[in-house]
Amino acid sequence: MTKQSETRDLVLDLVERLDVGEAIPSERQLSADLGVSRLTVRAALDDLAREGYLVRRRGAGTFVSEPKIAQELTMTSFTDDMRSRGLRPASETLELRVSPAGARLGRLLRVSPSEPVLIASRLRLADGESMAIETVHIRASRVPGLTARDLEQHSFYELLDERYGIEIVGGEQTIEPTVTDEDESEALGVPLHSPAFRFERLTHSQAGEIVEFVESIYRGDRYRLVTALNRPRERQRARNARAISHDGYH
Amino acid sequence: MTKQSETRDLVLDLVERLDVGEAIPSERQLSADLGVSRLTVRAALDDLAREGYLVRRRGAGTFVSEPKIAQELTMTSFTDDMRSRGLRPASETLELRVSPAGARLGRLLRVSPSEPVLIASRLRLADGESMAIETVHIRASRVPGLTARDLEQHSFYELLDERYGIEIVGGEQTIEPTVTDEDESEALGVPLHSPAFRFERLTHSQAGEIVEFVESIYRGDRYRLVTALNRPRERQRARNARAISHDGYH
DNA sequence: GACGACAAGTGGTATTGACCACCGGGGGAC
DNA sequence: GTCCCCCGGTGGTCAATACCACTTGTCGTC
Repeated sequence: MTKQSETRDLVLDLVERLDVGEAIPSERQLSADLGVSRLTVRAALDDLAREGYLVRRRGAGTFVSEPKIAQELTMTSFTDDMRSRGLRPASETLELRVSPAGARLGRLLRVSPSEPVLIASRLRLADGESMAIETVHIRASRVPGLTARDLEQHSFYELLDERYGIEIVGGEQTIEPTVTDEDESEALGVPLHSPAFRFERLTHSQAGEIVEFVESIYRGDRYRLVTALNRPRERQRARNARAISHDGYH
Repeated sequence: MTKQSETRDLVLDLVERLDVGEAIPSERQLSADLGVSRLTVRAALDDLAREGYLVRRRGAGTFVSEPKIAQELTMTSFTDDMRSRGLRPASETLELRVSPAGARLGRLLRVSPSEPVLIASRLRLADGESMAIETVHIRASRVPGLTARDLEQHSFYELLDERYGIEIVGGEQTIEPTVTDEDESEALGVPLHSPAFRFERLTHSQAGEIVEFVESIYRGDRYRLVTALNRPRERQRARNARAISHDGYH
């Protein structure tokens, strides 16, 4: 839409056609070729550099960087996550029921404890083998007519978006280590008390409303998190800046 | 140093003195007050917005946002990590020895298998109670004269930087769930086979050299990861862009 | 042939000026 | 008194320009 995002996409196409380490045209060159200001080019390149596609070297040029590893955890669905790991995703519904939220779930979803909540538990498969158990909790009135068949044939987030007009834009996730209990072990086909991840995810829509609470158990022997680490930014501020200033910001 | 970073820090000071939801001065106002161009102000605010300190509302203003939760994993030391969680960090050296790297460690650190490597195992405490076991592996010639006392009195990363002139700028970390073995259970004071995180971290310096390999076992009952989730960016590019273009990027 | 100074080109920073879409409140119409 | 419109101010985008610090390759000197 904007020139900046157009530039970004054009450069991204270019990047994908070049090898790692190759230089892309200079900012001034791109600016002239694409008919946009250098500022616009820089903003686009800033974006791509921040996302790890490009590395800049002052005085030398801008180069295609090595394929990044996931820098931050994003709001990816199981389906997309597995595909990006080169695995074929599938799903089996273990349970699909509606029941009152109760105290804990009501608090998490910000609904009354008596509010009917849909609870859908699915076994997640990767390349035909069990990978995780995922249990979605969502206010039942948000997803009228949802069936087990729907869940097995579509990505839940796509369903929410396309059928129910709910677009998820963010969330918060806690991760802790655990071991599988009897039920989980049986469903996943692993020994009792196998190491596993427990994810708890609370997602919200554009309007800031809580949409769903998801609890997942991932097999520790098949799933690991890999992240890039960056050095945190330092403040670099004067130690006594606050003591000196007392009215405003100067 | 640069006006942009000065502006950033000044606004950050201001942000910390305001309440959540309050508006900061407009970009044009800040620009006039600080004597810098609006673009410079914008770049600084972009930074702070990206880091979660500010939220912008077009047509309305820029506001102090709710305290962010960690959006991405950063290269923080145990010391800083605990402090940010409001806990008092401490450390006990369990083992400090030098031995040949061997095949696996040599490959990880990119040194010869016969190269002497310093292996330092420390029990990490938070508020006086065990939190983790951290084992650092580093080429011995990088840190001549390092003692157990050093490790207990200083942050290892500070030592590397200040005494040995090695600055760590990034790394890669894998996280998996596990259970504690006999030794770990005894050192941590938890029951055998308690759930725990295993972190494996490989860090590198500015020059891109591998600096150290760190293996950590964190108590699952005391430590959890909390992250914000963002919706991944979409490409928004024409499906057949590559098919059409064949010479360059237009 | 080896070394070093120089120049061209690169990314990094900053300024000024302009227009747009959007939000919100105040003032007018009713 | 209530409603609605409009308009000032806000962030979002973009252009043209300038100077700096740095890299790198070349050309000259020795």
